[in-house]
Amino acid sequence: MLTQARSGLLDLECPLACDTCPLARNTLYGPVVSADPAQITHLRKEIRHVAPDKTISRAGENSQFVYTIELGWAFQFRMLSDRRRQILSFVIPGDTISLDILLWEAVAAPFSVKSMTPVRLCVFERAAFKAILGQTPAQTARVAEEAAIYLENIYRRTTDIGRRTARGRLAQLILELAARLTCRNLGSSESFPFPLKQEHIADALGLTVVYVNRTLTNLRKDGIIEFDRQRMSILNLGVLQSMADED
Amino acid sequence: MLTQARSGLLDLECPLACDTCPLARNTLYGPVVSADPAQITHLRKEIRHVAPDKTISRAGENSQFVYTIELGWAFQFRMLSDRRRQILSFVIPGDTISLDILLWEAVAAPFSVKSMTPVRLCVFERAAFKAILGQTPAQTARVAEEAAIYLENIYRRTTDIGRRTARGRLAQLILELAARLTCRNLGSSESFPFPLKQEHIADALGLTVVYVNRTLTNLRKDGIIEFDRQRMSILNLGVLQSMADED
DNA sequence: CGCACACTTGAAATTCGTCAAACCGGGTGG
DNA sequence: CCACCCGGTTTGACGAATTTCAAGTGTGCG
Repeated sequence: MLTQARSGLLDLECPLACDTCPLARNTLYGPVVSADPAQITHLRKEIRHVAPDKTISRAGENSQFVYTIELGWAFQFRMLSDRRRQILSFVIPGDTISLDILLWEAVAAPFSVKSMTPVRLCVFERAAFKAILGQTPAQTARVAEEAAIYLENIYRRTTDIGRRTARGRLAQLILELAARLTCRNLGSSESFPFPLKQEHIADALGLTVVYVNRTLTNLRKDGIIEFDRQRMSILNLGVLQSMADED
Repeated sequence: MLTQARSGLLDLECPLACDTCPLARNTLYGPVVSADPAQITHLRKEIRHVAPDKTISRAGENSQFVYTIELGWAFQFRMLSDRRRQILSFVIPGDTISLDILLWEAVAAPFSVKSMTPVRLCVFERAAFKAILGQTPAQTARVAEEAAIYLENIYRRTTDIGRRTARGRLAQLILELAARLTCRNLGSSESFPFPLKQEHIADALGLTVVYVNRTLTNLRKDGIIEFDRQRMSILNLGVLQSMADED
């Protein structure tokens, strides 16, 4: 299933039409897809394949394109001069990279974006993309809703890093991903795909890999979660939630 | 100069017209003010006075109003269940509360806003406010620019909290405020108003008051800065900048 | 088979937090 | 005018969370 994406840039299969894409109705432009799938499919310039750990866009640059992730995971991040890294958010299938893009007109991007897994991107020109987002009241509302979720997640993460212990941050992250993936029909709060290396978790939560490992190991030993590089399972949702709230 | 604002809610002076307001051209709607000051003045519903340490808007609520700060400082924040607090950004004269408001249509606010000093707010109805922001290309560009600055500051702060030491965070905060106040003609990189309590600094940077105090005291002893509750002075900008970059 | 790369574990070092007390300037009431 | 409060700042001693350094373990892949 994932294997053809792994083949890199040479995948020549017939482009997926938005009306057969199981994700399309959950994207930023879902209402337009529902009303007129062909419109989006036609607007899409191309489908781009990206290998794991490749840069999709770079801080300081000003791309004329907007991307929707159709398959795979990516992340937004900033680097400090001495290679320290802060991951600002994870990008999952159905997400648009990124909401702020709507605002950047001729503005330098405040972060870079990199793939974590093999990724398939639907590419749009920004001006055309923005044009469809205001087409109907439903579409406008959808943009507002999506933007609000994105910002709330950013603010919550900031608050977590500033004011919560390692356990609390981990719990919040796991619950955030469970919720977002559930919305996209890509998982449930019992179990969902989890391609993050512990290094990604560390860089997202403002911790070190070593400490992430210890904390994660504790959660596993306590029977709260179960995981590997493919999948995260929540064994005791109640405890995880109260940990997210209190720690 | 500041004394009439200190009088609290009873200030009955004639409402300031936008074309005589020294800040108006530096606001989000600066281009419209430049083209037609009367339009904004007329649109403004009222000028509201807020005493220090009062709630301006509350997380989870969905106000129909948008505010521009005409005088005084405020801050955006989130609270955890056990009274821990994270300040997400400081709001200075000329700022609009808040950019995200443009997106919240019927969405719950992701943070609360509180005054730090006596504050004077220009109050607008959201729908009318949004309408003027798209009037001209220059106005649209201004919104994009302002939003980009806001978001960049949010992302930088998150990165600071996650990946920088206390000294680095402090240096970044001081430089951010110096830059923003300079843009509004409210200060310079040598000296600017600084009404923050050390508790605000701590809650913004993810530190404790005690540790903020120690770090601040070090910077003062090293001759890098000088401050009290009214004013911050940068004595050695070069060192402060390299500290912001490296720590 | 063996090299990479990720994950794991241990012990020591640091940064930062907690608790507690002292200080300090400004306002208020006697 | 002075004593007393009060909120905010400052300092000290101690403790906890997290980092750093260093060395293993495991595993997929060439």
